[in-house]
Amino acid sequence: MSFSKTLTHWYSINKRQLPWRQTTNPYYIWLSEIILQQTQIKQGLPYYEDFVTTFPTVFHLAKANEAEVLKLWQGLGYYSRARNLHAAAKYVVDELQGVFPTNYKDLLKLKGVGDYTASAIASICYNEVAAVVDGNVYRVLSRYFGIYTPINSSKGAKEFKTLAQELIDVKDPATFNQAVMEFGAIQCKPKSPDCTICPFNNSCYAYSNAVIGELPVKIKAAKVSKKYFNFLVFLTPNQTTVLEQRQGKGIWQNLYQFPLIESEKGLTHRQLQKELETLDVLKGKNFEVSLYNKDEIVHKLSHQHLYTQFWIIEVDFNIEGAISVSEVEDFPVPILIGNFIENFNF
DNA sequence: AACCCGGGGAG
DNA sequence: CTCCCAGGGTT
Repeated sequence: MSFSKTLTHWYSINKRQLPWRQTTNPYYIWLSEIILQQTQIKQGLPYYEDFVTTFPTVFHLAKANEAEVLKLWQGLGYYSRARNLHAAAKYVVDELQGVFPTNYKDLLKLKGVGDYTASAIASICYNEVAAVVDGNVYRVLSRYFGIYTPINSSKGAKEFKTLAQELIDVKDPATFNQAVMEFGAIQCKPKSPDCTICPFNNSCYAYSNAVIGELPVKIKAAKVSKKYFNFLVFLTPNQTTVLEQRQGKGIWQNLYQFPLIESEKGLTHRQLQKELETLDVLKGKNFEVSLYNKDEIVHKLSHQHLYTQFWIIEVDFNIEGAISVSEVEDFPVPILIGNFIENFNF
């Protein structure tokens, strides 16, 4: 039996029922694929439901404000996905009369759609023979064929893409693509897969040679850096506080936050007091500072750990541009801020 | 080719 | 703790 036949047979028996498997409408497939980038199904599923309900068509999505889209995305991470999603929706509506591109090459022109996503949509919606290569595919192929090329190298990317393109069932690329990924997610799991029930256990290189744990090979990432964040939660007499929109290129672009003082190390009450005295809003004014969280809240990202303190600053004057505390929860914020807002009783 | 971008869950 | 996730954009 061929690799493809064994795989798709396994898939026909073991696949999960998921909402985006009930359709080939490119809008829904695209939505699901963007949401599922670097995101597990369990985490992404509720967001998919929310987006489909709130924006039932690409026209609804295109018509929304970016902040609304970011708000719905809040907590999923990699917020450039949400910004690109919105931009691509506007592009499809404004330039393509609301009709999605119908092939790999044109799908690539959408913001946020790269090789993987274009291949997924082209194969699932239009039966184009375009092999997908994601984390699951890397794992399945590296183990089955015994490939030690690092998957996060350009050489590895090419090698696995070529191999997947050779293996794909040209008669049913949609099923093949989804089958490899589902197989990687359910059977050929990253850790301690049950190879005794695997349909490939008589031909898999890694199983035969007892090297499941060594594959796939990945180049180690650099060590995580530490950052120290001090958020300033102002409280004014008229029940307002200050939120700023993050500008520029970095993390959490276009999301909102409390005014931030970044420091080399965790600040003491005294050190923060000194910093505050240099701020224009507080110069020569009365204010009272208290630390909300005694222990630093550590927010862990892939490459940095954010040691965070929230400082409550009560002032006896009103601040221009401040917003009512009752509206705070309407703004899209990083989950680090969102958790604080939820716990803090304004 | 290297680096940046979140957050959650499994083991 | 460490590792992984149905990746893409920018430089």
